[in-house]
Amino acid sequence: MPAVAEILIPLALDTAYSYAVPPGLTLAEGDVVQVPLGPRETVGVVWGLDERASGGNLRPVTGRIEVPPLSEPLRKLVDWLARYTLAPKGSALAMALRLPDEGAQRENPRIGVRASGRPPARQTAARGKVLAVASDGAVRGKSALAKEAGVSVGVVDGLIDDGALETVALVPEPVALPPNPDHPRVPLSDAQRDAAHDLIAAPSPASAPAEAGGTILLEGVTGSGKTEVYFEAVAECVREGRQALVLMPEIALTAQFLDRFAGRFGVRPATWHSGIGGKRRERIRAGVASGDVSVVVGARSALFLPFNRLGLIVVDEEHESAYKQEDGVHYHARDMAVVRGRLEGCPVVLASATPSIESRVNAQSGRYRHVSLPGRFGGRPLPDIKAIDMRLDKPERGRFLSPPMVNAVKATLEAGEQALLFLNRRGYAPLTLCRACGHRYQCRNCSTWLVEHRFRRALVCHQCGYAERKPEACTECGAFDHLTPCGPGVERIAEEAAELFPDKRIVVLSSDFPGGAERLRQELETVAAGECDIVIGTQLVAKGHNFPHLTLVGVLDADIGLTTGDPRAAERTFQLLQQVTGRAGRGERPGRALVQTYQPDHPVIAALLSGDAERFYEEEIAAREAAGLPPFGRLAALIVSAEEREKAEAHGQALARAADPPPGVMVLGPAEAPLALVRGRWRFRLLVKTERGIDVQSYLRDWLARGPKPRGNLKVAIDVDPQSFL
DNA sequence: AGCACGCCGACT
DNA sequence: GTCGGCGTGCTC
Repeated sequence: MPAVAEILIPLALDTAYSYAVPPGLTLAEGDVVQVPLGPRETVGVVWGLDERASGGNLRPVTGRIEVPPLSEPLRKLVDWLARYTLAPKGSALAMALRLPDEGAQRENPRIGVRASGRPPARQTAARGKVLAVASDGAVRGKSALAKEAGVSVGVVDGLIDDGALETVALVPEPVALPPNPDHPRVPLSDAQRDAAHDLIAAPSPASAPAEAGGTILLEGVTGSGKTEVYFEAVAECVREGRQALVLMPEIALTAQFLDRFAGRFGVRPATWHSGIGGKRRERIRAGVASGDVSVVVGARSALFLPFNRLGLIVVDEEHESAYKQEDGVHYHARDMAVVRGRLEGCPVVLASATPSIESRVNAQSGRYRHVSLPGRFGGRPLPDIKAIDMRLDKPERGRFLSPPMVNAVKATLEAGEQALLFLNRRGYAPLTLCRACGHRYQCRNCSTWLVEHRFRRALVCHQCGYAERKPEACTECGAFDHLTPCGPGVERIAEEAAELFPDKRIVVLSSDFPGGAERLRQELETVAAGECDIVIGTQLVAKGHNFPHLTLVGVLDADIGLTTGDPRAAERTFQLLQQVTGRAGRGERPGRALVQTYQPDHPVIAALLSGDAERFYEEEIAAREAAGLPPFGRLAALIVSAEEREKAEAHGQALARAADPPPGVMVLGPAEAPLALVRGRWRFRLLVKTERGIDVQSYLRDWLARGPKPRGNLKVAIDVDPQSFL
């Protein structure tokens, strides 16, 4: 009488399937197994076992797969995530499994070569050099040997074909060497030491009151040395023989950061991100599961790695929206980190110079502990921030840099320093208008204006990616020479800067950077090295990379983003401007920032200018309270197909009518009309205000079940503080 | 995820 | 008349 195993399969299935456990096979919960599913075999994970039940009429489990089993906390995380995001359990499991794509992209098959002892059939000068180097019989990498001999790899290949060199499979280099927590380092400042002590003294989960939890908000301005502080917590964790995970937004996962890690721990850490594939992926997973890898630095998917003795999770730049996964299973990695920390019984450190409102609220209410780093490391002054009131200091017609801004750039360049002009607008001009007939170029799918990209000679929709060639004459009235670009984008600012400073080196940094991500990364390095005078950049320059030669940051339109109607508009703008102005003066020389604005009295701008972040948070939290908006708690629903706008709107309204919230839940939407087409689906947003203890998920399930269901295409993304449901 | 079934448009 | 588009449903 075989036992029954409940097997969860990593497909869009919400329930585990029952299989018989064949005699002779011993299974434990968490084991990875192969099972028959319909006509084929699939992997699955043992989610439950019933030793006494009879699986007589069930199909049997095929066998166990030799990969590390999923620990209980990780299985609980999968269950939790599925329930929380309304995703099928199997889809949540898929994120924790992600087995290596069989044979897809192999790790660069490292082969070494050594002298075989046989003389080459033909001898040349280049071949002689190679054989002289190889004559010691040692095994070298192909390119290493070629380099050492001062010839090209072709010569080495030729000698392999000839038989004078033989190839040997090299043992792959380990995914990461063990970090040394006691590697010699620059001593911490007093403030840093105090903060580090605070982190390490995090109450152990057993002794912590359930309410306080083990989550700590580590706040400190750009340059205050947060990284060094949480490195101490990582070091302490490693000393105790436990593992640490450092999560970063993918864009911040730079060589610069890994070098800083190496400076503290002697070696670079194991890294995990979407670009790591094939065999390397599996080796890291195995190393993490066995405990050989003690520290992982990774993007959000690293959250689902099979750590077996996790002792710490750090979420760096916790306010970053890149932590939100918006396709497949929708989740917020910062929140899931908090959940995993709770399930693993380990502390979670959320680090940011500009925390999200929800983390601030959680710190204020005592749910998170709050550790602050006052000022910058080494007593360096924060940049002096001044406004340029654009109503008084107007640029010339058709120009966008006001006279004080031009003077400041000039002075900075004369001092041999670097200046950054920040404008969060890609392309050349955000709107194209025909001055003959008044026609404005608009996206045919969305309601947005098409942005001119002069480099590409195209008009592009920044919502859906639609692009058309920029016409020679107006497509409406046929007039030549009347199409006028309105407003600035970074390309246009670069044009203006080039006219003002013709002999200076100017670089435009945006996600449109020609040559792709790798070239962009290189360009960031050269800017950091000071090989450029004026940087013109979008929000991309506000994140990750440090530019030590930068002493002036000029914000060209601080008001962009304040009027978008997004409930997080103020928060986002403040964070962005605070980060970008904080880039100034992080090297030897002090920095300053100039902010062009039409609204110097706007709360966000005023708080930025006063350097008083506290004031911003107080005002913003109060403003949301007054508007009946939650400090956090947003739900998003993705609905319906392309040409069916009317149907989609009808669905939206039907959903709104179906709303009948229980006490403690307030539905504030569908707040917006369909926003955009995202790969053939309309994107809606719903706002839901909750009180603690209300289970929004169950409520939403009911709500959606009662309403007319949009033909199976509904997806709900949830971005609510998970602590409410723990 | 795959795979089958089924219902409407455009073709040798 | 069929070929084939993908929308829907099912897999223990």
